[in-house]
Amino acid sequence: MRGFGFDIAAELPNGLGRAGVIHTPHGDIRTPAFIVVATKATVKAVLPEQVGALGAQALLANAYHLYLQPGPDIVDAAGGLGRFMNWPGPTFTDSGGFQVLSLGAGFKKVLSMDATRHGTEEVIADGHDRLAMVDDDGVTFVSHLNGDRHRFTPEVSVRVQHHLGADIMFAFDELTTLLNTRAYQEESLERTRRWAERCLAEHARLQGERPDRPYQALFGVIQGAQYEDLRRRAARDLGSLEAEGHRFDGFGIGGALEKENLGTIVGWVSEELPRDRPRHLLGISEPDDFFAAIEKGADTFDCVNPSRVARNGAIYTADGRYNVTTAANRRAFEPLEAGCDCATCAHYTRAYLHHLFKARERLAATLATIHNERFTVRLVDAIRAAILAGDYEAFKADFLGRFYRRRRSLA
RNA sequence: GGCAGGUUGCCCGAGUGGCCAAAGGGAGCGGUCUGUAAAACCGUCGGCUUCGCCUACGUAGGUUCGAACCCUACACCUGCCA
Repeated sequence: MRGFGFDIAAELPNGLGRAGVIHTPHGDIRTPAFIVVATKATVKAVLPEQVGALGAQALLANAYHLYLQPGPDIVDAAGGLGRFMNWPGPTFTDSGGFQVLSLGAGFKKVLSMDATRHGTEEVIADGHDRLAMVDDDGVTFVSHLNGDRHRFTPEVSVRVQHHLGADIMFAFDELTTLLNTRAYQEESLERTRRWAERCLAEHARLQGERPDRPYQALFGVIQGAQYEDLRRRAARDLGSLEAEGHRFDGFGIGGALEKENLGTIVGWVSEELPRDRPRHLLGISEPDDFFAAIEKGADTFDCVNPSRVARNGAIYTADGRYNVTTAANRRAFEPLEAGCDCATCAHYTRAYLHHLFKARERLAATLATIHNERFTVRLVDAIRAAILAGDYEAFKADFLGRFYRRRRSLA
């Protein structure tokens, strides 16, 4: 069995951005890399074979969702997440930390990246009808599936993730919104730090209990919202944390990130974290965000955006994003994106996709998702290639200049 | 032939004297989506020279200060009876 490790192959002149390779028991991940999201052990609407064919190096599933359904024991008995879903490559699982927010304070609310512009009441939940409630020891969830009560603690999350058997798992953390008070951010950060310690300890214990199994890496998650001192403190704390001879194998960067200072925050964190361990930026995939984060030291990403947006008819291209559902595409007998090398663009037209979406045919989601995921994976691959080739800045200027230029020829 | 019911905006369908350019749904048109409660959600949806005006609720006429709503005739549709 191969173990876990990270090698840096090239660095940007700023000493933060880099290209490298993450080694896992199920194969290598060349970084920077976009990790395709498969929340419930499936990339919605797409076969794993197709996901592999579009160039995805690894998939990320969610511990909370798989815990509720089908249950960690089932996935374990199936031989782990990869075997269960027929994905031979590396896998990640998220801890369920995001659901503390999305089912809790962000319940039924617009959780915008630029939430500050939307006004408080839109984002802060009412409290009584939320599905998740945080306390210092953990989180009580009401299942969104059937109303059952469930309790997640750091130990439960790590245990669930050990059953799921992904190569890389994340510590259980609490997300905050940009609208929480500074005092709450500090309180939450401290809670997340203590949870990180408990995750590491439980991880060490379980690893010792089952030495026969392939090593599962555990990443600590850096919170701290938009505050420099909190972000740096969190990175230093988790970077140096040790429990029973174990330390974090890598780090997630999560939480409330305003688009405008996303790169800045990643930079603060990268400066404090050990250089020899990989950094995963959670939940990010817009083209400009990739550049901003990668040049500041982010190595991997995951995001629902390419697939979610695809299911609703939005298509990414080098010239920007457009909706295929628009009437202008009714007779557009051309690929979704000129020159795209994805399986969809090889055989299907905008007009056909337009028709499938209008007819509410499921194939629309499949074909659009294949394209958007390919677009996203290919972009990050190209960034890696540019770093390795030493022409990152030129590639960045080219790509962003074209992607964000307004183009009325876009249909 | 008789009796009863019906005819509303692109479609379905509420509305029975003023608060009705007319509920609701669908279609159409446009948009949103960043560790997935998403095959979701939002906006718009008669026309115009848009604080108002015009045209509209089968057709024609009437009652009324005022009609999609009441009356008369006609046309078409549906059910029951012969």
